[in-house]
Amino acid sequence: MQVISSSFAFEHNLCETMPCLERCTNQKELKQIHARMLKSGLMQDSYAMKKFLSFCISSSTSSYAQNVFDAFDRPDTFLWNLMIRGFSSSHEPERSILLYHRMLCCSAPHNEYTFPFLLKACSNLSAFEETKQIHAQITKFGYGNDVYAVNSLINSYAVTGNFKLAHLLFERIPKPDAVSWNSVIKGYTKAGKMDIALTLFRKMPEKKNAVSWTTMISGYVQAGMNKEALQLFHEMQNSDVEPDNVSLANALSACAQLGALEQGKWIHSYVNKRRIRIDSVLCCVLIDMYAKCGEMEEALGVFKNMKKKSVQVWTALISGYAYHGLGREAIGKFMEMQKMGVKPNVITFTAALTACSYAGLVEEGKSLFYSMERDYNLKPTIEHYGCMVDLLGRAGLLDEAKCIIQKMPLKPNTVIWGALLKACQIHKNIELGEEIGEILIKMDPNHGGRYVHKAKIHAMGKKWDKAAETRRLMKEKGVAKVPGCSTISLEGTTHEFLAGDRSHVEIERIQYKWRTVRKKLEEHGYVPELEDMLLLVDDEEREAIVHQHSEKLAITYGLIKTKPGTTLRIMKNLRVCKDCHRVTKLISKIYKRDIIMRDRTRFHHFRDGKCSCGDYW
DNA sequence: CTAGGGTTAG
Repeated sequence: MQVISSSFAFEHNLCETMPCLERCTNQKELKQIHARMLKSGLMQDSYAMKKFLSFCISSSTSSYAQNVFDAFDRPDTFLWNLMIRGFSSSHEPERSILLYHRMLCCSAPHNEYTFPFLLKACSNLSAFEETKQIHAQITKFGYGNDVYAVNSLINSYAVTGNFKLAHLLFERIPKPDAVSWNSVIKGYTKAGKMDIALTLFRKMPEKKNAVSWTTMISGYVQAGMNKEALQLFHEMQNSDVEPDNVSLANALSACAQLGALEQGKWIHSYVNKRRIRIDSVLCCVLIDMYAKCGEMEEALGVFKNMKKKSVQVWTALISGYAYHGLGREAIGKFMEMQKMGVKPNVITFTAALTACSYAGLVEEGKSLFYSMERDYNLKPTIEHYGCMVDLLGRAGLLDEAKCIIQKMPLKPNTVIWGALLKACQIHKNIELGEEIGEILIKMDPNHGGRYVHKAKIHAMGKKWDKAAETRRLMKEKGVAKVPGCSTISLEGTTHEFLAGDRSHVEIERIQYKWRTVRKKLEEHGYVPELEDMLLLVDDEEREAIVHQHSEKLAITYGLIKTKPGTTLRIMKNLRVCKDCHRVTKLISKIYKRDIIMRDRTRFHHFRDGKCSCGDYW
């Protein structure tokens, strides 16, 4: 091999080759660049080598990187570290650990950089045993006082769920820095111990940085404490730390969960005003926030403005269409994404299948499901089987749904059985439903909803004794049903209503208004639909309860508080019952209101007496 | 060199 000695030629080659690497999109091009580098002697240059290897690893051609590296005679510590770092955040972090093992075998020297990279791999693998072993190595080789090594250890223990070990190490640091604090806090948030995390966060003597704030905010989001997350985000804005794209993405997740459109919009405009770069993650959460707040048009706008759309961005939009029952649009985007050369992943399939299921597109769903393994080499997961059972079950194809469960290579979970049970309820298959109800209670004895569903299916079959027995069992176990709760946002404030709750300050006015509304409904032929209220024997009692359902209170309040024609936005924690669905359709017609209701799983857009779900939910 | 981030079935 001819080595070019002139430094000019060398620089020249470097400048020519590197941009090619940046643009390189496939293995063939990569090989060409490799060949060129070999020929021009660039492989001797540590900068070029580093660039080349990093690229190979990051573009999931890591086996190629491994081969190139293996061809090296005596890699120096820098190169070993580079490889360990590269693999630590690849899709195969275990390769970092294997490399370190090889290092030990050939007694290649490590340095203080080696262990933080190695521990990054452990964190990404959530590997506790390996973390402990590396901990021993760190102590043995005398890096026990290196703040980088110790901080990495704290972090690895934190993400593997060992907050006690993380805290122990933290307390032994003479002068913990912000990274030490943030890592130990992470340990508590990861374990769901938000109170301890907050105490530590408040005690931080170091200046809190954006990571500190975001660690807490994301901890709250993961714990489902979205209100607390937004409260802290608010506090962050009053501090001297500017929120960056990661903090904003977390705050937006909280908005999405809460359906807090106004706050979400505010964050979006903040992003635009501050010219914060919308990367793939931020784009995903913006789409998700608008979709979960009922604004598909806005979601689509964000999507269209994004230049380089990752598979996750496409998936976020497809999921959005799914919640809104827009199956055709979802499939359209699924096709379009492939035309653009983006490959769907397993989550994309879950989203697309959900869309088919909610929209009743049975044939489309089936063909998507069968294409997964055949055309995309993706093995269906339990989620996909869940979608299929739901798709077939809803459509009344109970035998086919059962067949899927019998044939699938995975153990059915409560979601699978739950989907089939729901199908039994819709299509009144009492016998099968009772059987599944029993299975679900066995799998989930402390879940109140399981008893309610089983009692319901007994009642549907007029087996009152069995229904009463199930209810008695539920009482005995002391498991309660989650109470229905609806919220309506009016001018940025959220009003909450619980089923049968009389604590609202304007409850008298609401009750009065409801009586008028009800009269109007009756003039339009409304008769209370009590099918979902099978647990009570007395019709009057059933009626009284159904009329205090939280969504009715929220809508009534909305009618009082807004100008005619204003769209009402309601959110509910459970699925909407048949009677409420019917009533809402009628109200949308009689009062000429658009009503957008987000239920536990999906959206209902009511307009002029019809609902976007086509009564298929 | 170490710390914070995404889309998913009911």
